Amino acid sequence: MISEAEAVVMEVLWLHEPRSAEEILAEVGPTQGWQEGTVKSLLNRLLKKKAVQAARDGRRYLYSARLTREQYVSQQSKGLLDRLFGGRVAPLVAHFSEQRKLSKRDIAELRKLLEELDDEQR
Amino acid sequence: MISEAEAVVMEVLWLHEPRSAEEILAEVGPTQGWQEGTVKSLLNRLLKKKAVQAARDGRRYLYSARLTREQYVSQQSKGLLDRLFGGRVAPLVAHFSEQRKLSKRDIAELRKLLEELDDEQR
DNA sequence: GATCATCGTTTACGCCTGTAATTTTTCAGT
DNA sequence: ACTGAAAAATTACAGGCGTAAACGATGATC
Repeated sequence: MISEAEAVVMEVLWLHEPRSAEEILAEVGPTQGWQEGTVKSLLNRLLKKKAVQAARDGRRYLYSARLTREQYVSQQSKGLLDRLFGGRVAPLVAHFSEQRKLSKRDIAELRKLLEELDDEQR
Repeated sequence: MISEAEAVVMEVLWLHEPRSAEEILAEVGPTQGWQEGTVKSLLNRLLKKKAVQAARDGRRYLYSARLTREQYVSQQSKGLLDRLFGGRVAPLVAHFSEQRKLSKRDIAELRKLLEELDDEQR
C-alpha cells in the first residue's frame, strides 16, 4: 500500500504525466517543504511498489503512474467504508449530514445523482 | 493519531465500557490472533495518546474510551474527504455510484435522508 | 580523455507500528 | 513476612515512513 507522502507525489503525476523528478520537485517542493532527496526517495519507493514506472529520457527519467487515481481512490474509500460504516454508503452520508457537513451544493448534486439513478432504473 | 490495530481495541471499548484488559483480549484475541502482551501494549499506547483512560479495580485496571467513536469517525472521514474529494461529499457518493457500489438500500436511505433535509429546510 | 555538473541509487536515522517476550509490581494465601 | 500467581510496565525488534545526506554513474565540456 502506498503511504501519504507517496500519495502526494502520485497526485502530481495524475495531473500531468510523464514528468521528471525535477519537475515533480518543482511542483511539490514548495508546498510540502521537501528537498530533492526526499522526492527521489519517494519515487524509488513508488517504483519498488510498482505504483509508477520510469522511462529513460537522456540523462534522466520520466515518471508516470501505473496505479490509476481511480484504483487508489477506490481502495482508500472502500477501506474507510468497511472499517467505519459497515461497508455501506448511506451511513457515511448520514454521518456528514449529522455533522452539518453537507453543503447546499452537495445536497443539490446528491439529488441530481439520485434522479439519474432513477432514470437508469426504468 | 491512533493506528489501525489501536482502533480495533477502541471498537471493542466503544461497544461496552469499561472493560479489563482480559476482557478485551477475550473479545479481540480470537478474531485478530493477538496475544495478551499485544493487547496490553496497544492499551498502553492508547493511554499515552489519551485515547483511553484506566481506573484501578483491585489488581487490574478497567479501561474506557476518552476519544469518542464520533470523534474518531469524523477525523477519519474528513481526512479521506479532504485528501481525495476536495472536501466535498457529493463527489464521494458519485464515486461509489460509478463503481456500482450503491445498494438498493443505500439508495433508499439516501433518498429518505434528502427528504428529511428538505423538511428541515422549509 | 579528464573534469564537472547532474541525475539516480544507496545508505541513514529517528519515530511509528505490529507483535510480542521479559521484567516488575501487586495482591492473596500460608 | 514470604511465596506464588496474575496483572501491568518495560523492553525488544523488524519493517514502514518521513526526511534527507552521501555516494556513484553519466553525459557535456574543455
